Amino acid sequence: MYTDAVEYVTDLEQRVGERLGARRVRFTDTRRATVRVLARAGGPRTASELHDTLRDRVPLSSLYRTLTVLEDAGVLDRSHDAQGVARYEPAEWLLGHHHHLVCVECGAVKDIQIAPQVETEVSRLVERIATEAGYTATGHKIEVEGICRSCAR
Amino acid sequence: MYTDAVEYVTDLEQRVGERLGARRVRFTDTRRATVRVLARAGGPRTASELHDTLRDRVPLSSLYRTLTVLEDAGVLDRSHDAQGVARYEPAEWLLGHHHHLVCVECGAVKDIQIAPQVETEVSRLVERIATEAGYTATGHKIEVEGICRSCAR
DNA sequence: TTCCTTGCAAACGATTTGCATTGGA
DNA sequence: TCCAATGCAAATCGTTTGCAAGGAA
Repeated sequence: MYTDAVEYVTDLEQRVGERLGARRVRFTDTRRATVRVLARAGGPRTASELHDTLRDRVPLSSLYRTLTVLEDAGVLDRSHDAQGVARYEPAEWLLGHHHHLVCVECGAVKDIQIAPQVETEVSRLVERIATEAGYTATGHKIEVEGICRSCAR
Repeated sequence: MYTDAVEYVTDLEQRVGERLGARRVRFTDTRRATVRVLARAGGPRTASELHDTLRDRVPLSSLYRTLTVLEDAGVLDRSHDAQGVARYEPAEWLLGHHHHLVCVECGAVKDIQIAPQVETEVSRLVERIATEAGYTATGHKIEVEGICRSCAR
């Protein structure tokens, strides 16, 4: 059984729509376009990168507002790259648990999956470490650093 | 055998001094004070937090320049917190390989160690993942997220 | 009508930089 | 003496916000 990208994205949009509906947040064209671009991106994107893609359609300030609304609604996750610039991607409940592979040269970020057994072990470990430090563990992030193909040559 | 904190810090400062000397970068009072504060901090600190500590001694702009010089010299590592604000700490070759425990409520960051056997496994895994994605692995970061004691109550 | 959303411009906060001055080797 | 380091003020850059206009319910 094979789920192609388009169908996957459609399903994702539908789930986003449901969540927004439940929260009385409108799923406007701009919001939909933003989610769609991010769903296809394969890694977190900056506001400026999104602005390049959505070009004339959306002024930067509106894009920022869109991103904030979607983040507050739990639709997007925000992280920060090596330069401290915000990067957005569909939230974990939409994309599934995953991590980031970062090129230390050019900063490109790509989503990656990690073997479930290792995830399990990391979770267990993380739990213990947090407890020892007096924290209640709520999650973890693994960032793999490397040099991508184009920077390597 | 027990190495106390002061001696440890002194040793760290000495190693920093050697590195800076080799690179013809002066180890001025401000730079020394900055390294000293960070060596004792137990986690990465923002420029503003450092400025609070070094108060009158150093204007913010000079502190930023100091941080940049030390980072360029490989003495400090820079990361970014959940708000995207830069945080500095002594580089890995000074502090040893470690990770961060972050409070998702207040943003406090604390250094943590991870069991060597898990580190080994993670490194191996990371290596493989990077290779599969066409990257050359250069390192990794694990960030443990939790709620600290004071935010929990 | 009543909110929510959008655009534009101005404001913000973190960080950087130009320039004149100071300080060390 | 001479280049590096510093202080201050102004500039930058990513991001946020006030306010008036446009749209959907």
